[in-house]
Formats: sequence, C-alpha cells, structure tokens
Amino acid sequence: MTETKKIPRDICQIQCVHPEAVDRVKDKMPSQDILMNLADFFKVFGDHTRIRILTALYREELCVCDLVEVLGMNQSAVSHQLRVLRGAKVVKFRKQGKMVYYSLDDDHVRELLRDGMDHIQEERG
Amino acid sequence: MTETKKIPRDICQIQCVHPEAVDRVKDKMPSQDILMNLADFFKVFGDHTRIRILTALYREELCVCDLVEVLGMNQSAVSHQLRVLRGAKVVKFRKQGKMVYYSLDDDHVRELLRDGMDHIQEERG
DNA sequence: TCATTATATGAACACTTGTGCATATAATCA
DNA sequence: TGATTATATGCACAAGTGTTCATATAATGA
Repeated sequence: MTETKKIPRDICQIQCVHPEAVDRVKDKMPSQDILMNLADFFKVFGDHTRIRILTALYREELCVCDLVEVLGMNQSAVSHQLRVLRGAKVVKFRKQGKMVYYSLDDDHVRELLRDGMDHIQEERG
Repeated sequence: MTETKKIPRDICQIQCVHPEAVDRVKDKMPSQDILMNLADFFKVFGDHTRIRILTALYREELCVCDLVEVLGMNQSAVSHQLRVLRGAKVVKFRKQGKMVYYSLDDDHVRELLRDGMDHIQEERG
C-alpha cells in the first residue's frame, strides 16, 4: 500500500505564473459581458446548416424555399436556423407578399466568411 | 369535426422557388466537406472560455498557469480547451522545461477576433 | 368567406459539448 | 532514484443544441 499522502493541491497556490504578464493581460481584458457576446456571435457561424445558408446567401438574396431547395433540408429546420441568424444580425430580410427574402446583413459577415475560408484553405495546404 | 384532409405536403413539390437563382447558387457552393471544416473552425471561437483564452493571448504569449490565473478556472478545464484550440491550429505553442507557452497561431486569427469584435460593438450602438 | 401557400414556432428527443475529478505524463531537482 | 511540479487526458455527467413533427400565422386568390 503506497498510501500516497493525498496532496490536496491548493488551487490558488500556483507557483509558476508570470505575475507581470498576468496583470498586463487581465488589465486589458474586455468585460465578461462583451466576451460572452463575442462567443455567442461566433457560435452562430459554428454550425454546418447555418454555414451552408450563409454561403448560399454570400452569392445572392434568396427566399426561404430557395434555401430549402439549395440545402435539401426540410423547411422547418431552415426556418429555425434563419431565426438564429436573424437574432445575431448576421442576415437581414424583406417581405414581399407571402415570401421572405434573406441576404447577408453587412460586409463584416462577408469578411468573416472569407477569413475563415482562407484559414481552412491554408490548413489544407 | 373539420376532418382536415391531412395534406401530405409533398416535400419536393415546392412551387415558389426561383430555379435560376437556386441553380446559380448550388453551382458555386463549396463541397460539403469544406463547409463542414469551416463550421468546425468557427465552432472553436464559439465558446466563452476559448474566446477568453484567445483574447488573453491576443496581447502576449502566456503559459498554461498564467492562463489559469487570468481566467480563474481550474487547470484541467483550461488544458482541455487549449487542446481544442491546438487542434484547430488557432494557437501554437512551445515547450520550455516543464512549461508550455501558448500564442495565437497567425494573423487570420487576429483578424477574425477583431472583425467579430467590430460586429458586436456596432450592434451595441 | 374559405382554401391554399410561404414561413414561423413550440415541444420533444437525440446528440453534442464543457467541466470537474482523478490520474497520467514528462521535466526538473535533490 | 524518488519527490515535486506543469501540463495533458480519460471518464462521467449536466447543460446546451439541432432536427423533426405538428401546428400557428399571415398573405393571396377564388
């Protein structure tokens, strides 16, 4: 029986930190609130279906049933995701009769998609 | 009893599509494979803890226990998330003795973080 | 008015994901 | 060699998320 004396590893007693660096960084960190928003914003791009919708709208404005056709998914799933995209102000829409046309909200969204694409293309060599 | 004649809504019989637009868009869609990678890439940014790590590293290189200090989280949680960030090539690292120093991988990551930040700042007015 | 059509949404369920615990690994020092 | 320390990781579980089904809403035309 080794009876390893159960080190209770005092959580806040870490020795190796660079206190100056930690202070500098802590000082410049945006508020938790902003960082939460930022994460939530990126989360919107982090789903296969939503990325497909955005990539489709990257080319041109489309109505919901066009998107249903392009994605080959059922209308409910598409609408649910459009709601998320709307909520994050990533797409905008206009109504015309019964139909609703969606398009990318602004150029930030375009840039983000392009930057992301660039990154993964590089990764793939 | 209204006996609503249970319309079996033939999935592929949507009338309203703009077939030309749909064709144009379908034609230019990247492969499912690429879009999956893209979504997975953004997914990495879509988490509060990981965004906090990236924001910290935005300023300067830090070792794991610095990050533990900055985030006020336990070491295991931080390591788990660093693994995800490494896997997506969003951070790079160098070993020095027992310690491992992390930093942002490249300028795409910086740009993405900045673009994202710009977007949410605008949203907030 | 009623039927039809395009889109939106609530509920339920399967699946994913982040965290903490315990422990492993690997580097340093005595 | 054994003890200590910095970091990594497997497992389990709670919490979150995407899809489908059923249905609601709203606009159009008969």
